[in-house]
Amino acid sequence: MTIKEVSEKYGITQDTLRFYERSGLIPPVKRTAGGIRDYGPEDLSWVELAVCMRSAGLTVEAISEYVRLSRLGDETFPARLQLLTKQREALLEQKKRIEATLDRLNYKIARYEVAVETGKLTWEPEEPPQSQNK
Amino acid sequence: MTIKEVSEKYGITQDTLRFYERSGLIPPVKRTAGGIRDYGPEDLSWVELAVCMRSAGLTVEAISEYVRLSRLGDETFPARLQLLTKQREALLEQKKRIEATLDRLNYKIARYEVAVETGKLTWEPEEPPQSQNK
DNA sequence: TCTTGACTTGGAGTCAACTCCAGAGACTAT
DNA sequence: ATAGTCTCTGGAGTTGACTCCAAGTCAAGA
Repeated sequence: MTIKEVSEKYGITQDTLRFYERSGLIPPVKRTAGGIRDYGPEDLSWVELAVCMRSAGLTVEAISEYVRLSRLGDETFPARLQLLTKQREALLEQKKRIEATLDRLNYKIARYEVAVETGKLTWEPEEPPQSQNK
Repeated sequence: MTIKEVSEKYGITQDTLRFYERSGLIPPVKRTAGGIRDYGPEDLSWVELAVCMRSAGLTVEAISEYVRLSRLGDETFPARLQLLTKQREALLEQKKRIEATLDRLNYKIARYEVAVETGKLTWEPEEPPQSQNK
């Protein structure tokens, strides 16, 4: 699979794919005799992993460290486990922050829906809802 | 309230508070006769809003546009509603991406917990779980 | 009043994550 | 075999969001 096809498949640019490889976010990709990248199934699954992790906000550094450890062999299982656990923790926290912000947005949106109808905002212009859900 | 107190209260630096004000992420803060910032309750609630929205990943541009509209008066209710709705959409999508990534992390973590015990990874080294939850 | 420390501004610097570019080599259809 | 299109590399440039700095102002205690 050419870099063009891969970039289209995953919705990232060719430059980004090369950048990911240079940064160690994915291991070196197989090449043709002429030196052109030829992504195989294994390469693709690394790309897919990288795209997924990046889309959630993991840093390039964290992902490339995981890839580095993976290529080092079985002795790095504990290190990899620790890394993944830490990243999960970070994502759970980010998810909480997003949920808290969604609560506030929902509250504000509800008020503005009324405001657009009636022409005026209810209560004070700024006042958080102190949500307590979950 | 001084800028130092506010920065401690919300866990951001004084420089960031000044940057937020310069960028229009919060409206201009009240000043003392000598030109020193003196945050009142209203200022604080803007700061709180900005910190919350930023922590969820809204851009400085989006938040400052909301603040700009807010200071323009009642005719901007529809524009504000539209802006908030769009940001909510973006956050819901980001939340989904995080949840998908959490699924993968959980899958991998479970495998590594076994691997650390047994000394070997089960199944193929790379293979997504194809989660289908929710 | 003097000193010490917090606060001010405008502007420059940093960092992560791309994004773009030039010049050269590879492949494809005629 | 030549035009036209991809792809390559190394390196420079961009963007967003801070972060730091210098030089000066302000304020509270001895």
